[in-house]
Amino acid sequence: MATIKDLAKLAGVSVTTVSRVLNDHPYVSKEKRKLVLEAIEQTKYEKNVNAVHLKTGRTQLVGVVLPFSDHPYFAQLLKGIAKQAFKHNYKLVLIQTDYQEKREKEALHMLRQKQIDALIICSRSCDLDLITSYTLYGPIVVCEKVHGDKLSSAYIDHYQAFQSALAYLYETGHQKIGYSVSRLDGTSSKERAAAYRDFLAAKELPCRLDYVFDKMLYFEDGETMVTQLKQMEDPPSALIITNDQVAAGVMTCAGRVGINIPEKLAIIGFDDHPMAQMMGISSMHIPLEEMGEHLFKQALGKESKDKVFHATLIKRETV
Amino acid sequence: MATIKDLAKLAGVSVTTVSRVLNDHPYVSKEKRKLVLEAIEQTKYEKNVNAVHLKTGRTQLVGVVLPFSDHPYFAQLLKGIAKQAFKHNYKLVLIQTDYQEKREKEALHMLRQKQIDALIICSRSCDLDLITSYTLYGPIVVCEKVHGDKLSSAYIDHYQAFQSALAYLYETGHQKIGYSVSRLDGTSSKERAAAYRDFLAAKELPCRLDYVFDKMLYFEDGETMVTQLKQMEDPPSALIITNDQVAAGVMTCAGRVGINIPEKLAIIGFDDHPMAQMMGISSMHIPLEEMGEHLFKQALGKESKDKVFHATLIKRETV
DNA sequence: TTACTTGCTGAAAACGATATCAGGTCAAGT
DNA sequence: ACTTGACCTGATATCGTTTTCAGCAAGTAA
Repeated sequence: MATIKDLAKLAGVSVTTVSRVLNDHPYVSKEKRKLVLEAIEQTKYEKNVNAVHLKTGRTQLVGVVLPFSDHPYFAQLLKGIAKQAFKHNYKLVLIQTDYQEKREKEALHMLRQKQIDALIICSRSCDLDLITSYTLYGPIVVCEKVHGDKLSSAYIDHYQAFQSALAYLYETGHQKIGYSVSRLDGTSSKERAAAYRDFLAAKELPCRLDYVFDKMLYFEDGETMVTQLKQMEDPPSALIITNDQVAAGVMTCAGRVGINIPEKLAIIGFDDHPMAQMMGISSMHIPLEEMGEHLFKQALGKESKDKVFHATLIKRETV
Repeated sequence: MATIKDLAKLAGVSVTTVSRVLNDHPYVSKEKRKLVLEAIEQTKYEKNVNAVHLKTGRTQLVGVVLPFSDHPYFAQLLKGIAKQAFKHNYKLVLIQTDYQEKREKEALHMLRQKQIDALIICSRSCDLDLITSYTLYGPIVVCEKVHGDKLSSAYIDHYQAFQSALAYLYETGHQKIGYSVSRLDGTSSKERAAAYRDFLAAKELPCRLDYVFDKMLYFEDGETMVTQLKQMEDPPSALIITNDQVAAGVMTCAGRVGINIPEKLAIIGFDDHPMAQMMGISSMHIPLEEMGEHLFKQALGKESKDKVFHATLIKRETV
């Protein structure tokens, strides 16, 4: 494979000149530029980017940490990220963690090793301080509220989102409201829990721990949830559900066991996925793709350090 | 940031020795190894992998080309690929193409530039010959039957899969069978079309072009399909559907417009996604994750050049 | 005239690792 | 005593670029 040296020899110029042609530097005479271009053509020369990476210290690669890529939530986020990455001529390195800390650390390590120029962490299980300590090696963006100015962040105000969903259900007459999350110890779940607690306190409603459903993430989890609901003596009359997939699952199963929606059970999903639209599921719209785009721009340092996105309630037929 | 030279100076040894320690070469005395390790500890040294890449000519990176990462089919495939990648200490570079040739070419280009060690193409729109020509620069694996020995491939026998679905429907009394695909000019669609044509010919059934539905890929496309069915004077009595998502969409909408499944319309999905299981949709099981794992192993040259996977019919309640 | 810019050129020094090679010691085998 | 081979060491070349720097010619300003 031809190198820049071969080109130089072939064109009868120095490697510097070749490099200049390759990088569109202005100070090259027309004649020499032509010679070099011909040599490139002739040898079918291609840059060895690894040499460039070494020399420049950048790789045009951004790491994206996410627990699973097979979930619509992250897939949509990824779509936004990918869109901007493409626009800025960056490539993405996917780091699927399954929430294993070990793998998240691997991603941080890649940043330190200069294999990636920046890191976007869509959801974490690692300690935030640990992550922050790696900002020394490159920009890191996370999807949650952070204190301090080392990390950038773009995130949904889950507290606010949950509050408005709760308020809406309360307005429509519901007092026995439950909710589900994908993992109780996740950052967004904690915010949701806080909103829930504050809401109950404000309305002087009792706190029912059995109204909180954990590990609800996929469409098929909706079935589990319906089964559990069916077994309850005093089930909730309304549910704010992890996301639209689970909500769709609940909706699909509920009818089969005689739980009519919304009469017997009102539901609100999250994300406002096309699926929710089609099935008429009320949902909290989240600008996921937009958020993804923002995340990438932040990774490149082209955007403010901190950005909050707000969810908006889309009323359909399930409340 | 410390380099191998700094370590050498600090430990009072040569860079060669440091390199040997770093790479677990046996010929290093206990004392020197200890000195080097201490220096590493002290300086918090971290390898610059870009230098390694340049020197070794490999990057431990494999490119994965797929049209969309937000579809369960590809997400599952990706999961298998990621599993093996992790096992072999490789990272994946995601190249989302949206079926734009331009982007596929970019992926090929990365291989040529040595930014990735191998390329896995899950679905393409580029010309196969063009792709083949890039095998000169590294292993390429595709998901379809190929002739020649340049490319590796792992794929589903869609012809056989479609045949068995058709046979099953025919056995259960259906003569008016239609089907849907995601894009008519895709490789797998052509195989399906061939199976369909051959089946109709064998059974001496008429060919109905309006029984073929294009651009059906997502859950919400099921709604479009039901709308179209509803408008037909002589609709099919059975459908073999692109995948389980679309099938679920059809199932969800069909009831609303009075199309009972399976009485008025029998359906068979593809992929045997958990969703199909939950909703009781008959489906062609495809070992997607396994196939993904195989793809990766092929990319590393650790597996045969050619591997066919077979789909198996899972009978549930929609036929 | 001097001095200073602008345009162009190439030699050589990086970047930070690994690989090659030559040379050393020391014990075992003949 | 002499070879052989295992073990250990480090100088130096190398991977393929970009960057720095020095230099030259020609034009312009003072």
